[in-house]
Amino acid sequence: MAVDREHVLKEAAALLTRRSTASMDEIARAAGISRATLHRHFAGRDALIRALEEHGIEQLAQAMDAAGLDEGDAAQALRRLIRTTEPVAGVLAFLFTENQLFEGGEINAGWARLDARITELFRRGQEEGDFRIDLSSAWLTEAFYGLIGAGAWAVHEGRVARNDLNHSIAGLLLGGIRRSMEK
Amino acid sequence: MAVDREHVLKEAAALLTRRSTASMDEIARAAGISRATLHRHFAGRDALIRALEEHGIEQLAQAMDAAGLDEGDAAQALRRLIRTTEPVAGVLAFLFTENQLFEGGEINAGWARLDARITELFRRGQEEGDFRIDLSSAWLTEAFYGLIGAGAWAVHEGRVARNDLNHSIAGLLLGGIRRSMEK
Amino acid sequence: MAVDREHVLKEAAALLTRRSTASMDEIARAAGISRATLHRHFAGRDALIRALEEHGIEQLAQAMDAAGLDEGDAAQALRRLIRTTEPVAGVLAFLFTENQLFEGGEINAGWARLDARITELFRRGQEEGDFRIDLSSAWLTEAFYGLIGAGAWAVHEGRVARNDLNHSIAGLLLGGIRRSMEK
Amino acid sequence: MAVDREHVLKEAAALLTRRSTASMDEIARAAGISRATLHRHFAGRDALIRALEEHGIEQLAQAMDAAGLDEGDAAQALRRLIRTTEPVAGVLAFLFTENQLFEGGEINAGWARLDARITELFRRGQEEGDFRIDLSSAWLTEAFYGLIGAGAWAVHEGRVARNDLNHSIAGLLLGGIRRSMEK
DNA sequence: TATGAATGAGTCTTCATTCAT
DNA sequence: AATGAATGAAGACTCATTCAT
Repeated sequence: MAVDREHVLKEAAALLTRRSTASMDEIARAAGISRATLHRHFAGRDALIRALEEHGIEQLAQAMDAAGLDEGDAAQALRRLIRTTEPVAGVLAFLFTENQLFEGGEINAGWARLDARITELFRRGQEEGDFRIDLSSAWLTEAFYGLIGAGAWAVHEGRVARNDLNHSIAGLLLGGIRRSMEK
Repeated sequence: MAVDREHVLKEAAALLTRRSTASMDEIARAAGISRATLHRHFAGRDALIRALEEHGIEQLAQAMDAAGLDEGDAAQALRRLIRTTEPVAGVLAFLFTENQLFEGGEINAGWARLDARITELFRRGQEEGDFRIDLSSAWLTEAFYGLIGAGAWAVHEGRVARNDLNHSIAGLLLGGIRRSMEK
Repeated sequence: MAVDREHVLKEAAALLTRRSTASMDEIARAAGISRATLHRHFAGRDALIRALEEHGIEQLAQAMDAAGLDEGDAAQALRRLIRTTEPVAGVLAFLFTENQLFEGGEINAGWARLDARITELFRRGQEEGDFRIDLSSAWLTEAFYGLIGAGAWAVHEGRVARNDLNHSIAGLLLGGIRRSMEK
Repeated sequence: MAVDREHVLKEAAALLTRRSTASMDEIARAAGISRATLHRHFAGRDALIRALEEHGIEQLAQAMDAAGLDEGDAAQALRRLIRTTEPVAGVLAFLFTENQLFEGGEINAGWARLDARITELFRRGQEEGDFRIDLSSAWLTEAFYGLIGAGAWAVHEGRVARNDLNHSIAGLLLGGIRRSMEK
């Protein structure tokens, strides 16, 4: 019964998304293996988190690829990005919280590349005249993550229907709250 | 040298905002007292977190009071709320993360009252025709928290200037990213 | 080097009999294992005491079985009981002291069953005309424990020779201090 | 409101008799004073226990004086001793348990003097031909304490009526369990 | 390779005791 | 003299990690 890393990672992500403080023991049990075996797969807790991070980065990268950020107008690309990113939202939220902890520790460079791609999308929208330019693309990127996280949480808490999520996030992010004539 | 609860709470909030896993020892040292004394003030770690929660709730309530949510048009009230809430953002972010942990435990009822006030503001805006009605006020409330948190983090990370924060949040929340005629 | 519960229990009993306040650390060292391992075997100090109690109950039950309480005349059965109980006396004394502490907590039902067996022995002796009937069997049971405990202590303190113990307890319990004709 | 030592000692004895592990805080509260004040009266926990010991010794000595151990025949003197000792039984039981803890520590010499008086009583009974001589007076002394303790406990647990106690102890101690002609 | 068993390190908590008012 | 406040020392407990089978 070869228990592959992939399986363990998936279970770990699912568990940690719910209980960010889950112990190695809980994680091992969730993955159906013993603590010792978990340690054979991942040198330690840190290593596991790092692996999860790599995994999350990869998933987010795939979501971006799937969204086709460079195609069509920026607003449409953003909508697609929101849709493809949604499934990863939980893990992302966990990893962000976790990253806060590595106070001094340098953050995985992978994030920077992903951030850059999103930032680039916002910049393109600004250059093409679709997006306002008084909000920095760096802030928009941060806000994007914030709303994705808030959305995942709202669904989890039953405050927003899963089917409404894309519209809720995209609608707010693109158009804001205020009612306006042309929309 | 009477060290009052207030002081300890403030220091604890400041520290936990940065390192959410800070030990009781670290907290005690940050407050300039011994571990034992910290335990004299707060029966245990849980009690401390609870107290912090009460404090956070109170601070947020004061922020709302100061904002005068019922006065003027809803958009202006929201702007004021963002401004008065900003100083509390860090603690709020910590408490939200922490609340996720109390899986089964019921959440302090105080939050519900505060949520209701914010939700009410959004509803008023919708009723007065200022805010769009295709986004539920519950979601808007959640999004509000998400952006406040994202903003605090962005400032902390140096991606947004503290002085730009209010405009960044309010601008995005009210108007969205998309450029439009009347703005 | 599998250290089984049995071994740990035996060492714990031996130590606690001497120093009823021994710390988990001392107990662990006495058993030749680390504190953490001790905690792996017994969830906590309470659990350890409970296990010790079960063990003590079992030992006393075996002592009773070995004594054959129902056979022969009651006085002889009592003599046998004293002899077979003696080795357990130390642990019993410790557990009694400990039980006093569980003020509110209900006492392990096992004791009641054992008490009943001893009480029954005294009652039999009374019914068969061997034991006096002006002393309740409940009191005789209590007195039995008291003398067993006093005996263990007297030996421990060097006031009574181990070889004299059975005679000392049985002689006193059965015949009392006063010299009498027929004895 | 001059809180005298006497009062504190009495309360401490009463409390410790019930909960032998009561903390200084509990003791202080039982005596109606603050922990700090308790420490002003007794240098520390040890000092308090020592004082309690002195007090217990004194009480037992008075009980012996009141019993008039040298008067009349030994059996009658013993009956009187049991009666006068009974009120002190609880504290004595506590102090014995406590003494077990001072493993190496030398035991208060006062006890020795009291033990000697009791032992002397038994010896007198043996010399006068009233008490059997096959049980050492040292053991009888120990047994006396054991039965006094068992009696206090039996009353506390509701297994023996307070009014029956003297008869129960004296009857068993003097005559034993076995029915005999001349009694 | 997989795991039950064992453990070192670190955290929380309590208690007796001291200090400053 | 009395006490609220503060603390050092010590114990219980948990967890990530290693070892031996």
